[in-house]
Amino acid sequence: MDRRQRKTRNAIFQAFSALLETKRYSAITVQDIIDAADVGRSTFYAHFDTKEELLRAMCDDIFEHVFSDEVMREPEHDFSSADSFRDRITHILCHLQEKQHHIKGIFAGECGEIFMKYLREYLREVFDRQLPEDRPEDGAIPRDYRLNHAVSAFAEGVRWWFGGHGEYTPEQISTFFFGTVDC
Amino acid sequence: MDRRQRKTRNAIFQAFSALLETKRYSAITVQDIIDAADVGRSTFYAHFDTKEELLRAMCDDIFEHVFSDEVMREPEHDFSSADSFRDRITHILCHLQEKQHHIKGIFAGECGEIFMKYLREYLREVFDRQLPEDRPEDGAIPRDYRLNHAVSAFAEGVRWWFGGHGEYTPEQISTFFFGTVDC
DNA sequence: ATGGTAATGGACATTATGTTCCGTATCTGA
DNA sequence: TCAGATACGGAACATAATGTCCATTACCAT
Repeated sequence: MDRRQRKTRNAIFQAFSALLETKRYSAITVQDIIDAADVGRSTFYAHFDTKEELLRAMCDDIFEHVFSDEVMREPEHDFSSADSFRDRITHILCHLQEKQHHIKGIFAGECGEIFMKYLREYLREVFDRQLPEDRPEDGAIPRDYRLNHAVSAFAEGVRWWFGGHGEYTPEQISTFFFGTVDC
Repeated sequence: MDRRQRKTRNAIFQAFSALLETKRYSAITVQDIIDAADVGRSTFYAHFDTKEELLRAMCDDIFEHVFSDEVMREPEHDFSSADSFRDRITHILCHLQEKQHHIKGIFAGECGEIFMKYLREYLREVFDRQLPEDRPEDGAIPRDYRLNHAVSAFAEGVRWWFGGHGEYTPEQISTFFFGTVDC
């Protein structure tokens, strides 16, 4: 990737992130962004078609970092043991915490809902590997329901964490989750 | 309320609801709405300040119906017994199902996230009465975390239900939830 | 019925959007 | 080092949406 591209892309991310802490997402115009980033109008549109795509790109940037563990890529890892799954979850929480400065701005506004949607998509993959198959004692509860249940509860737990409960450590949040979830 | 007001308000709701099934929420303009509802521009703004407020009003309309049970209003009812709580939840699910035609349009678009937010607010009140106080065996898990966990899991369960799993009855969804949640 | 009240419709200025152009600055490969 | 390629900046543009204004009309209560 061209250094010039990286520079402007970064400037736009930076500006957008800063703007999100001062005003609502839908109130932010492309004009605001290019003013803050100090780039030309055409430059912005050369990088992103819309404001929504910019947000999507920022989220992807964050998730790329949070979920791109070597441990995740390697298929030989065994995620069926509860311990390694718990480690993985704690790991994700740690990475999220590292990026908290970027995330908090996103969560603050109404676009937190959009961030959550993407987060759930990524989490679903992780949880899908872990969730046990249907057992007789689960009765008629569909596996897909249980998967959705666990993913949603965890994702909203993250939002709860960032929304005024930042005093807890990733390990504690992990403990809260595994102490409450039933999967 | 003036009959004229009711009429226009209804026409706008109707038009907006219909539009939501054909295009994305953010792609819908005020112009689209007043064209479809066949009302004047100033009429729209006399009723709602923004498109967002219209959505909020529509959601409130729905929730007014879903949550306005006499059983909820009367404080003498005892929600501490698990059975009555389960009845209450099933009741809510039934009411949601009645309104499914309106809700499905909202869920379809990106404004589903906004609907979910309001839904969680209403649910939080209901769950708050039910969730037991912190018990020793819960260890250090904050009550607020458990509350958020249960509310989120249930709300997302509703979305799951409306998003392609409409074949289940309210009673079944209720069973799924109480079979999975741990509160 | 009638006067007051409030909804209505259409016109308006304002603002944001997304595109296009061209000159300039920067990068890359030979 | 040089030349071709690529990204940037700035300005101007047509288009479209926004929110406000005011005169008109329909409704409501007395």
